[in-house]
Amino acid sequence: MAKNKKVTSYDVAREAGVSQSAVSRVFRPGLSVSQKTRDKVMTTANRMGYRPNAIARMLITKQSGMVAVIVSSRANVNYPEVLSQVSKQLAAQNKRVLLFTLDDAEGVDELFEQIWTFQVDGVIALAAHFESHRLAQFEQHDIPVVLYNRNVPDSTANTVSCNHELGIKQLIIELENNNPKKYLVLSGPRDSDVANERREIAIKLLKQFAVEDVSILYGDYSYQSGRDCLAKWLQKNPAPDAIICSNDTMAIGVIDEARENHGIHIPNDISVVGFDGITSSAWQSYQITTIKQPVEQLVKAAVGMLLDRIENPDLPPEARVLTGVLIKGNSVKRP
Amino acid sequence: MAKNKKVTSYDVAREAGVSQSAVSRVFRPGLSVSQKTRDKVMTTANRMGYRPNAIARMLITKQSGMVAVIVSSRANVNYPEVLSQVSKQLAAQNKRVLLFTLDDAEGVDELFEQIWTFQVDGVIALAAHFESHRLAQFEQHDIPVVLYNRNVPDSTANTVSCNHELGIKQLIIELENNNPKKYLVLSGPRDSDVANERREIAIKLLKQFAVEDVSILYGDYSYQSGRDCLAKWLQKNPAPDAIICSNDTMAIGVIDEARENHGIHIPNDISVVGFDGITSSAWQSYQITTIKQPVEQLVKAAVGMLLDRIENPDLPPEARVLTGVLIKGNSVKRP
DNA sequence: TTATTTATTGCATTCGAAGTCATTATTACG
DNA sequence: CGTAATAATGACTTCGAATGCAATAAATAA
Repeated sequence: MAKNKKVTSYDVAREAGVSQSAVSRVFRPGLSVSQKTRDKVMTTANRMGYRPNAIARMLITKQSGMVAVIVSSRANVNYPEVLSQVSKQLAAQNKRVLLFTLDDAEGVDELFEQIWTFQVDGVIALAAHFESHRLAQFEQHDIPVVLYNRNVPDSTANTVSCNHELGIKQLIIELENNNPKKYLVLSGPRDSDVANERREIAIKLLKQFAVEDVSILYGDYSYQSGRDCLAKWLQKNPAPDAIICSNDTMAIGVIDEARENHGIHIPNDISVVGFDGITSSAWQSYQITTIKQPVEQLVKAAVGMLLDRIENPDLPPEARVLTGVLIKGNSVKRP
Repeated sequence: MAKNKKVTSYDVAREAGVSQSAVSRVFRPGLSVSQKTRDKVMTTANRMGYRPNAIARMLITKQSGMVAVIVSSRANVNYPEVLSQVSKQLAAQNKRVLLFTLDDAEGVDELFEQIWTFQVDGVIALAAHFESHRLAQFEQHDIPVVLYNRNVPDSTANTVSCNHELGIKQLIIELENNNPKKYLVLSGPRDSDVANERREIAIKLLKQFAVEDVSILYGDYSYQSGRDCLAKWLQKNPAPDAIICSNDTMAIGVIDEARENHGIHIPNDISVVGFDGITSSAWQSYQITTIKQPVEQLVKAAVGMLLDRIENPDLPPEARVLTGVLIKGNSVKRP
């Protein structure tokens, strides 16, 4: 079998006895071509196995049809769902996802180089932290960006996020039903913006609720860190009445540690709440009271926002905040 | 501030007083350029904010530097880890991931169109099922493909997979320690190749172990299906002694259902094993005995295989099978 | 039927970098 | 110092589709 070189529009044109322009026009929607040539071209194109070369098209139209999605390692557990939603919704608009994973701060320069190089039409950043000069760079390059799950105050960024304040308030109200005395706030890592936001909100709200005794612990969002933090705390301190965890995964760790190594009953001895509403938070063994992020709507908002700005680059920045859903599990003591 | 049009190699050339070729050469590694011009070009390029346009480069070099990663909705829970590994390892070889998500059988045609169109250098399919004529298409287009986590017998595909037979054998040996009489095999969905493979292997091996009493149930890999299958079974049948689940998620569902709604103690009353070694399988509340897939090595193998074939398209097909690790949890009764 | 409008078509150019090839600048060496 | 060998450089072409514009064909009006 002969090595099959790629079939170009010229090849099809020659075979079909038309010009290259004609072929091009057939494959672009909404252009003026007679039915006759259209059929002729389509037939030969199919016979020859011709597909337009997207690369060449990108070059001339200056639209890559690709959106860079940056996923940081900080991204929380429901990111596969987010990612798959993003991909699906962009595909519906005929855009593709060019995936970039970001390990640590290092490699960011490299990453940005790649992004300029690939001429993406837009960027969606999942839980990635960028300094403001990074955002400015996007602006300079005329590439619209949407930050998913981040709420940057006094910033001109486009963001989509869950209403943390409202969510955490709802959780605290649940907890307050039992009138707990001693609170523990289990924060995510200090270098995560979301973690910091959630922690500070919790602290602020607890103050508003006139709670006196609040201690802060720092985990790294992982199951093990949930366990470790609680274990370490209990070594030197009495058990708290309520624990506010910055995410569900740590809450699960806390619950397992409490039950297994300390004979503590959840929720009778300690009430625990999480955040995110990940799948496993609803599992029988945990049934965590948490705030479920409206992933689908968040993604819809993010994608919509991005596409709008690709269409019309002059739209002003916008911060869209969606409300999460309180899931009343079984990790908070009933009054 | 003036609208910044993109800076091209010509612009830099003009500014730096050299030819466009010179600029191009500076940005390609290993080409003959004097130190003087290199510096000159680099300086002006940086000053002007020039980045080579990858699209144009792709067009002329006929290498897109992109690898299509196809993720099917069937992909199991550890796919985020897989995906992030793939992205990372490809990035190390200066390749990018173009992500495609595949919902159902429908949309496959569309998907393939896109793949030809984007001129990707190669394809990695995660847990996606393709009919053999699809694979032939890739061959025709000279695009190397690696199937991740699939083992296609009598096929000429490049595959990377975990040794299911060995793994399941190890699990059965664990279970057999207690000499169970009644086995339940909880299979994944019938339209999943992996599920079918795991189920058939389990059945075959149980026969080899001279187990007489084996029943098969069909779930869909989800937590809920694990619960539902067990519940339905127990409505009409006595509890089995051992349950072989085709993945960890269903095993978790089984355990929760057994404990919660039937007062069954795991592992004393029923031994349960899973497969995959997902993170949550190790959580205190479950501690499933399972086979942990060597994700990093699998990905390394897949990526390596793909890159080799991009380099040298004439390499013969290869099936690489890696061995999983038996995790002895606490879901199998100790003899 | 002819004049006019409108729908199709092809020619030629463009996008931006890379690579070929011939030319010129350097260096090495006798 | 002259000549051969080598390195560096620029002019020009290429990749493949899209598009402005002019030319042509078809459709409509007069």
